[in-house]
Amino acid sequence: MQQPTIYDVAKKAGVSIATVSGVINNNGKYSNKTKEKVLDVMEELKYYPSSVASSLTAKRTQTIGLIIPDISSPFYAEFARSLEDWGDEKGYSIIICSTDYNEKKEKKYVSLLLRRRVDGIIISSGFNNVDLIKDIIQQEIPVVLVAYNIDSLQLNTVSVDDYRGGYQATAYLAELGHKRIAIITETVQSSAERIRGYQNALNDYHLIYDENLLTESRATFEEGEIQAEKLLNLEEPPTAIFAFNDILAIGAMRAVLKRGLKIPEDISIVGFDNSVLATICNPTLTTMAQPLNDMGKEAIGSLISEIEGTVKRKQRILLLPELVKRHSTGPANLKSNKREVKN
Amino acid sequence: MQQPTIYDVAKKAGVSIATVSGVINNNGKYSNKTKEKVLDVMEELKYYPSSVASSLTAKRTQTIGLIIPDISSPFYAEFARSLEDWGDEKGYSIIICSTDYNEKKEKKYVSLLLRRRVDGIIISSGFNNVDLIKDIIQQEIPVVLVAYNIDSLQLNTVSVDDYRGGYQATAYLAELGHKRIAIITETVQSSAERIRGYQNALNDYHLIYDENLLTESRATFEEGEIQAEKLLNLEEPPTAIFAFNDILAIGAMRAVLKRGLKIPEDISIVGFDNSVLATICNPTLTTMAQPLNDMGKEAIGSLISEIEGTVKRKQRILLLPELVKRHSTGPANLKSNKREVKN
DNA sequence: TCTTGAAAGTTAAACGCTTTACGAAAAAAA
DNA sequence: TTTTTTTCGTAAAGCGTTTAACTTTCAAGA
Repeated sequence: MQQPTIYDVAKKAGVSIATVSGVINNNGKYSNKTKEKVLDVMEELKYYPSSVASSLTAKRTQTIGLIIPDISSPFYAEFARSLEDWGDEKGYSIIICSTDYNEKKEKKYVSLLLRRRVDGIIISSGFNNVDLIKDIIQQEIPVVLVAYNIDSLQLNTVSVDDYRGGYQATAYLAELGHKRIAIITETVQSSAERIRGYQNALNDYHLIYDENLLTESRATFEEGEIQAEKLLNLEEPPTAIFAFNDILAIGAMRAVLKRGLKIPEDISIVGFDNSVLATICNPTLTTMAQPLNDMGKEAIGSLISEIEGTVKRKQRILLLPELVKRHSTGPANLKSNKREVKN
Repeated sequence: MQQPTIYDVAKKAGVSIATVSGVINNNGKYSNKTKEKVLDVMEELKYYPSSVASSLTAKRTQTIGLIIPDISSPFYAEFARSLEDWGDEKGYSIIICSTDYNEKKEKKYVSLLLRRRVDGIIISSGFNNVDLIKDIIQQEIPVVLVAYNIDSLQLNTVSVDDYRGGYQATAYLAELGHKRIAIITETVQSSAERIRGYQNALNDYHLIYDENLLTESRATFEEGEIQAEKLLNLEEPPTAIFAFNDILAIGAMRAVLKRGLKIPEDISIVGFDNSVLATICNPTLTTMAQPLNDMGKEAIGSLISEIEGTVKRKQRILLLPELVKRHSTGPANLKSNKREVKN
């Protein structure tokens, strides 16, 4: 026999399929005797109820789509893991879609998830095509944005306080005596707030804001390295580099070490994310930790409350990043600051 | 209106639902005029065919289950990404299940995948409960094992040649002049063959096999560190450590560096996997690369050919690992070899 | 002119569940 | 005993597709 169906169970147990269904879903009103009988037969037949059939009637697939740039990147992998765990706890499975920042893939995957009738979709920063999100909303599929915000759309959102992240990292470097603090920003949305935090921190510590110290790049080791090289080649190079994610920070480290400079004696480096990479590199990386596990929990919670309609108002959840001090930062080496800072 | 169905499309296009279905799936025999009309209406209504409904009739979900220890671990994340890409190319989505080596989770997830009627399941090493695999087979769901073999079961398999991996890494160290080469094995199946390779290489290079140099542990940084410490505390410590995955290798590095020893001057270290970690740590890690992308491709290919019944015989695919030389290995420092080797 | 066959569609059943409305039997109340 | 509840179940419709079998139309061949 092929996979047994509810009919096989019903027949063998001598009851109707409604009864079997009722027992499976524990919809009260069946005698213990019947329940046991049914359960026994299910066991005996190795019957696994088909969730595709039940999804069809229940109009719920208990599945969530996750759209991220790349599951193989440690930060996203850790986030996905958190979602998997929290989702599982609530009875949801996750389908992961890696877009590589590519609009074609975005489109393909959105369409896929819609056809699969996922109950909700979690989209992280790095997603480009806003119109696709509108398509999702039009189909009345709940969406939660993570580390990502779209002003024109009213959506549930979970993010880290990027402004504070930018501010804290910068302030920390300033307190270590660094006067020329460079940043390597990422070409994603969260960068803007981090830059604002950076600028305000500079201001509060009476440091000048020098546009030459601001670079932007895609999140790869190579790009981080290239950008750091540019910074080091400046007439007045920075003594500290704040990279907007750990990958870029590690790329920057490479550039610094390649020149024979020491970290943190000559150059301090701060990353962002606190992915596993930060603990592996040498020296270990001081970085702004994103509370990934909490983000996962909130994202799932937010999404499910929208799916189940328990909360009507959209919510913006803002979590606090935290500075994790490791060995890539230290007091500024003042000798190398050729010129003094105005103000 | 809620999500439009095939009826809505049919009605608006003035055709039967069978026609709409036919056009969607490109089942010949419809005039261009009709096709266009239907396509237009689909577009206009933003109609996304429900794959849950079609799965019910077609008895295919176009979904593959992946069971691994932990998606947040770089090696598995990279592998999952490869599967995602190859699967997508063939029209399959992946549901990832992280078991944490925990039999309860294994059971839960197997049951989940069976209920979801996935078309096939890919199971990696680190899976413990063989009986569960039998349950899967009994349901006639194709299974492919990756880096994992179960003698009692005749299954499709994709692995790396662990024997050669163990041999090559050891031989490389031996050629660098190391006499006392320790190994930190992992508590998974693939270890056995790697150990055999290690032993044979020792033999071929006329080195003694010392049981004290063989340790075993779970794959965490901490465990790697602990095991390496033990090795370094030996009366005759090794001059080279070959760890059976990059995580363990990096843990070992920590222990070595913590003692003030230098890598590779005092101790050489070789890992296994060639995950992203190997390029991040400092010094960068010499490691046996597993051809993850090929493994993903072969696993998907093997699984799909079984799903579609194109290939009847089970196949064992064996891929070759490759030594990637980086900066964690160097010539043996002979001074530190107190005692000479017999033979 | 009549027959055949291909082309273009349609009808209706099936897929494996959930759920609503309803019925019979048993228990409780009168 | 009769009536009313409660308990335990069942029948049947519906979810949105696919598909096998069938019908209609029309051009071509005999």
